[in-house]
Amino acid sequence: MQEKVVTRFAPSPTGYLHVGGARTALFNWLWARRTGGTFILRIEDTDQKRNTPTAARQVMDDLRWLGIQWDEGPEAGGDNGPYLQSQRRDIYDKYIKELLDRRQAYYCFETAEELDVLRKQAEAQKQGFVYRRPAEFPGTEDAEKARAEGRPVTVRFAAPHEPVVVQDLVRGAITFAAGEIGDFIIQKSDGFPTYNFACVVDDRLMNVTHIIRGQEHLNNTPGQQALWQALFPDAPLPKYAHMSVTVSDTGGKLSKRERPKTLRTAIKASQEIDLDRVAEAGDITRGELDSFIKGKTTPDMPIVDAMAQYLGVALPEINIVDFFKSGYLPEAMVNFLALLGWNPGDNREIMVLDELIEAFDLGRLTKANSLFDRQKLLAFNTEHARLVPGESLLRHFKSYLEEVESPVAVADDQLLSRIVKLCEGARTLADIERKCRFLFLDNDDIEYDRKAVRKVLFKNDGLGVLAIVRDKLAAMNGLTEQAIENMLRSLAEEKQVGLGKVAQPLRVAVCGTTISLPIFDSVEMLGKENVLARIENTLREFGSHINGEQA
RNA sequence: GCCCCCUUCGUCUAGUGGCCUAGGAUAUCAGGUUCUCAUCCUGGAGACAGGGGUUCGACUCCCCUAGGGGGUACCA
Repeated sequence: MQEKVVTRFAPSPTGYLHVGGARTALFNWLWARRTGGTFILRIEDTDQKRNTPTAARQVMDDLRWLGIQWDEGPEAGGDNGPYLQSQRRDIYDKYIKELLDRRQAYYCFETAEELDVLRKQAEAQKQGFVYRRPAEFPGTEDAEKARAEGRPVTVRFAAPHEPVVVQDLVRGAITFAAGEIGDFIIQKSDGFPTYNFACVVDDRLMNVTHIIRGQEHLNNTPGQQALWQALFPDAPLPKYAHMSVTVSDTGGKLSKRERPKTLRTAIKASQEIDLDRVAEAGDITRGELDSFIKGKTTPDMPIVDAMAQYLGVALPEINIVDFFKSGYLPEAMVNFLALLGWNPGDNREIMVLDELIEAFDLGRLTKANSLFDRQKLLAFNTEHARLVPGESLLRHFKSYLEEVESPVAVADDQLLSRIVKLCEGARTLADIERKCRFLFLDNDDIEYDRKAVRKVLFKNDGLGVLAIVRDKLAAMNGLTEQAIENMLRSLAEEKQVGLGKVAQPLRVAVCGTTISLPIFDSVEMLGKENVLARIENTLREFGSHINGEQA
């Protein structure tokens, strides 16, 4: 009988979930769903220095936003827990001891600096560095003694001296020559296991059948495979699938460092900014900011975000939550991510979750790295915004409004639903928000876009037209969308101009910009009183400038 | 330096030796629809990294070169 498929996503909780991690999670999840198997979330928090307390929580939120549910893991439970590696220390210790007893592992006491010297020597001789195994393995007493002397004590795996062949589902058989796998460390001097050890133990104990991960792990695989065989000689090896890597369209590897980098460049590029205010916006000291600008340190993401927002600098989206904040739909993200390094084999591209699950196949992963193309993501988002059911779009829009703290968030469902319908064809939720925001501002808070004012109000007698429109609106008693359209169209006809010539001045008067919902609906929703007040404000604000501008 | 992986339009990709006059999507360009922003419609241009083999025949198989990526940690 075919064994049940078990896959896992094993992030280290060092920050937000980024697109690369999300894609790995997605592929593992899709394969589990496709085969009716189990998808596990395991948190690899074995590095005391790098873990941040909120990261695991954030990663889980982001996975949920994408619609990726784990069957076993934190908050979901399961028979093979705990799912935090920091809580599995006794398990790892037991296997380390086993290996030590069987002389398949041994203690060593070099400091990091000493190892560094050895590495440099190897490179100078144009050799790859391999740790030289001692003829005699130190005993437990030696370890105790070294510890007492203050030397670091680590444990290394005595890797077999033979070629290792990794069977990869994407790349076929990959041979590593004998001696290529060094005796890597499996237990650090702080007593925690290393990644290469913990993941092997856990994959076995959690019955993982398929390891789907980025190709940056390909070189770890022979070591892990050898370790598996030493630890669990009777268990069949898991199947490996090493996916291509996703690289950035802004050049180089797609990395979370891109955001701080973009911010730093922006700060350096602009001369006249008040650095003290910038530091204040990020709630850091001036010294910390200077250190960041010099490239010495990198503040946490929320600080970077806050400073970027203060400066009005758009940072490239890297983390899943960035895309949420930019108004992308999870349906589009998942669809787009799935197509980075995989395709269904026919010409389909726009697919919903069920279609992805039905079509997904590990045999169709592509080998070459792919570039993360935001333009294409945008096209996917536009497509999905049209495709998702109305209620879903409304739900997405509401959580987006909350996330970005938009003034639009106060609107009720009925109003929002009408707005969303009027925005068919919008590319992102941010576009929808931008088009309807003016409805939720006070009449006196409208900010006028300078270009719009110049182009629409100061040219073609825009202000004059606006005054006529005001009078016509004032004379109407029912301000329905239809009545407004009729009025504007007949005015345009009367004046022998296009509808735009009469509609645009009105739009700028009520919105401050040339971008909004359809103008007829806008006026109806705002109501006569507000519209007239805004027109008056506009005429008052710009009426006196008219001669100066035309001169 | 050493090890591993990869290479089709700008980008994501289809292609498993003859179906390829290399298909789709996106981006781009031209035109059209439209009250703004978008959307939408029609059409165009655009790729097998280079060199050797193997074969009647190579985008497809092999070798070399070049280029790209990854690893080389008491990170994962």
